[in-house]
Amino acid sequence: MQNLISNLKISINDKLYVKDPETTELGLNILKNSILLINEIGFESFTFKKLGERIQSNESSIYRYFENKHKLLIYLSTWYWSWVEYRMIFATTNIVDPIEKLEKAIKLVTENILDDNETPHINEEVLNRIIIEEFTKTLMTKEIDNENNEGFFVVYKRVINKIVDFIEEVNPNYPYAKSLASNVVQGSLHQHFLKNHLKTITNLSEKECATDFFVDLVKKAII
Amino acid sequence: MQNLISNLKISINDKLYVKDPETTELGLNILKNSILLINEIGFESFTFKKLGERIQSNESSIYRYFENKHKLLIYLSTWYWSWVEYRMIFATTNIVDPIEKLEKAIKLVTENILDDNETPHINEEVLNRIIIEEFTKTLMTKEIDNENNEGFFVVYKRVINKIVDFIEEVNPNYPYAKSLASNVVQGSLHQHFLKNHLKTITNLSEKECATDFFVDLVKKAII
DNA sequence: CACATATTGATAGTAATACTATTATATTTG
DNA sequence: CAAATATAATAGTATTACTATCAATATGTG
Repeated sequence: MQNLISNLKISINDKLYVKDPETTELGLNILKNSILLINEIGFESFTFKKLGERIQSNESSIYRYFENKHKLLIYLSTWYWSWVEYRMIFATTNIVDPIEKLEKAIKLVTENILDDNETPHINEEVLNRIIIEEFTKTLMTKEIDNENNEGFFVVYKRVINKIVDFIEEVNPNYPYAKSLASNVVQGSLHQHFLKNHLKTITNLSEKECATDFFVDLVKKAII
Repeated sequence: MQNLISNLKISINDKLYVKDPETTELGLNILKNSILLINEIGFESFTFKKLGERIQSNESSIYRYFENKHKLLIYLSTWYWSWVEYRMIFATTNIVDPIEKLEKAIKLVTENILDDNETPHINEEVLNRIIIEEFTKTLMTKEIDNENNEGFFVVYKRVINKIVDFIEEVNPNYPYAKSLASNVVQGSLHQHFLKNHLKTITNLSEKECATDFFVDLVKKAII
């Protein structure tokens, strides 16, 4: 598994960048440090100027890779969901029992994420934190319908539809498979957010993940 | 019910405004038109300058009511959740059967909202659209912990905790009452968002509401 | 090795945003 | 009628989100 993952080149919709950041030192540096900086100061305060200062490069050089910080965030999200998708395919392919397969898939989108050390320029643990805190902002803009048409969210939707397939394998008659799957994926991010900030409205404790809650919920809903 | 609602003065944390907008013509105008304008152009593009032009007033006058547009959005959200809370209390007080009561509460946070014509300066239908598209932005900032300490989100949490109480009345042994309740409230907003923009990952159709899905989900989870 | 090309860095400049401050004017109230 | 209050108008600042230009450097090719 280690080798397979390290050989994985995650390919991303080329409308999301001006110049492919994975092809140069500077590009990889932009990816690595944008994740760290967004995590530190939050997406609203994050600017290309600050990122330039941090990596000892220039604002104008960063603009040669990404049109704006919004596209960069969608790029990072797409990278994240591709990574999740890859791990989901890998973790479920050899499982025969549909329930076990579904459980595994839910586990993957609800568990706590640790850096896997396979991609030196992407710290998955920190990226996961960004996804928890910032991902909805990539969706909730007036541009969503155009951007959706351009395919900016296909990977995210593919992850959800994979879970839809697993749900339907367990129970083809459950009438809300899509809503349930999108609820698990998005709801899990939200439960992690709540455990970090609004602890009184979640049952998750500090280091806990959302797996138990969602596995229980999905099983009761469809079995 | 009509009369009771029209007599209701929704009172809002006074740290959210500089000067209470409900006390003057201009203030009411700011509330009314900020809702309409945010709905039209989205929260990112919304500025006090544009709002001033729309209501034939001045940017600087609006700043005398609200420190910035972020606080205004929290104000509007608080108004919304107070309105939901009020309707929830009203709709559930005389119900004896715990299951029926819970169902009623879920219905209130998942149904489609229509303007109730009781508050001339607030169009609830449009406000609900703003909550669907923009509410998470009030939470997902680097200020959340400070703002939470200042009590900016108490009403939202109270609505969720009301549902927690109803869940526990039905089944005091269900271990995830808080997560389930927050999942219903936030997840319902998200399903409405998806039916408007990412239709392929929700079962809700254009005019449908999220009630059936969530009532079914909660019942199966706890009964 | 020389030349062409691509890449990055540095600087400057623009329009818009998110405010703050000041002053003038209109309205209310005691 | 005077004083206080609310609003409008104008100007000004720092920051953001870019775009454009040009110089410096590195790389590849013939």
